[in-house]
Amino acid sequence: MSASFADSGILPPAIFLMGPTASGKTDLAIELCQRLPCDIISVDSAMIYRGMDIGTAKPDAAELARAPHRLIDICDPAETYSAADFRRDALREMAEITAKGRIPLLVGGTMMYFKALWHGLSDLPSADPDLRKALQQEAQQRGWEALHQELARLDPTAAALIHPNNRQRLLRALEVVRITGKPISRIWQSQRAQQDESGQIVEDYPYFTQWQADESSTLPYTVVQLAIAPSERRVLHERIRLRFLKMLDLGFLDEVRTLMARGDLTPDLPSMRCVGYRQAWTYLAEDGERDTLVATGVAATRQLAKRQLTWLRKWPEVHWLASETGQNAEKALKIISSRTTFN
RNA sequence: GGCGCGGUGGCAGAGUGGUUAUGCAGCGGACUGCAACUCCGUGUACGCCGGUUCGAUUCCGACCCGCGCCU
Repeated sequence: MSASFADSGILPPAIFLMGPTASGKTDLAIELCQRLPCDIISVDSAMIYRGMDIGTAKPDAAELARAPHRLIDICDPAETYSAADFRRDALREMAEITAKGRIPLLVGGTMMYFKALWHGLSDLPSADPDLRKALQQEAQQRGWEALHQELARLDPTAAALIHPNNRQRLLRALEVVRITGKPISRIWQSQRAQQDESGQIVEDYPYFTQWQADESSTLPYTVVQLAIAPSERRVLHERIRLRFLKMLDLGFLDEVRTLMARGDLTPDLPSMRCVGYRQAWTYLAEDGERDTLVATGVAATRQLAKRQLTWLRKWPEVHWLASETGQNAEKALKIISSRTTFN
C-alpha cells in the first residue's frame, strides 16, 4: 500500500480527524494508524509545548511509540506559535509523509489551525511584539475606545466587524494597518476578489468563502474530514469531568508547579492561558480551594469544547462519528476508502 | 413551646409598592499570525396561603422550612 502521487496528477490523500476535547480523537487516531499507512500530525495549540503533558492530555510514551505524533513538543512554554506557523509546519510534514507514500493524518481540536491549513491565510504580516506593546501603551493613555475609533477611521469595515471590547483583535487590526499602511479588511477583500474571478466559490458554504485565498493557498490534497464527539452533551461533560480529576491524580499540579518554578513564565503567556493551566496557576498562586480548582477547570474545559463544537457544527464536508459507538475505526476506514483512491 | 433572624432564577448575591441588579455556571454565536485565545448574545427568579392596594417579590397576618438563642 504505497504510491507516488507526485506525478500521478491525482491529489494525494490526507485525513482530518477533528473533535472537541475529550471526545476520543487520540485513541481513534492510534487505531487508524494500525490499519492504514498513515502518520499522525497533531493539530493542537497546547500540545506543541514541551513540559505540558498531563494538562494537555498528550499521548503517553507508549502511545507515541506505537503512533508517533508530529508537531507536539516543538515549542518552549515561553514561546508563542501562530496559525501561520502551524500551516507552514503542517504543510512541510504532510509533504514529507506523502513523499514516503504514506497518508498524513491530522488529528486535533484547534479548529483555527485546521481552517488556516485548509483554506490558507491572506498575505499579512506576522505579529510585531514591539508594536503591540506600543499600542497597549497608547490604549492606557488614550483609552481603548479611542483606539477603536482610530480603527473606524482607518478601516471602517474591520472596525464594524471587531467589537470595541475585543482588544486582542482590535490590536491585530491596528497592527496590520500600521505595518502595511493598508486596512486589514482590504487585504481580505482583495483576496476574496481573486477568488470570485477564478470561480472557486462554493455557494453552499458562504462562510468559508469569506476568506479563502488564491489558488496557491488551496490545500493540494484530497482531504477526508472526520469529526468525532459524543452524541449527547451531558456525556461529553461527564467525560470532561472525569478526565480533569484523572489529570489531578496523575500529578497535574506538580507539572504546573514545575513550570512556575522556572521563574520566567507568566500567566499571560499563551501557554499558561491554556485550559486547566490558567486555573491551576491561580489556585497555586492564590492558595485557593481545591473544589474551586475543580469547578473552574472543568467549566473552562466545557467551554472550550463548546467553542470547538461551534466551529464543527457549520464545518462543511465533515463525516461524523459518535464517541460512544463502537467500531469507529471500521466506520472511519469505510468513509476514507470511499472518498479516496488510496488502497 | 417562646423569642430573634432568614427564605430571591442551577449557584452566589443586591434590591424595589409599578420601570423586573450583578457575578458564576449553562445555552447560542463570532473569530485571517496569542485561538485550549479573545469577544458577543441569552433568564421577569422572588417559600406557601390569605389580606391591604388600581397594582405586591417588596406592606400586614397565618403557615411551612432553615439557623441561632431561651425555657
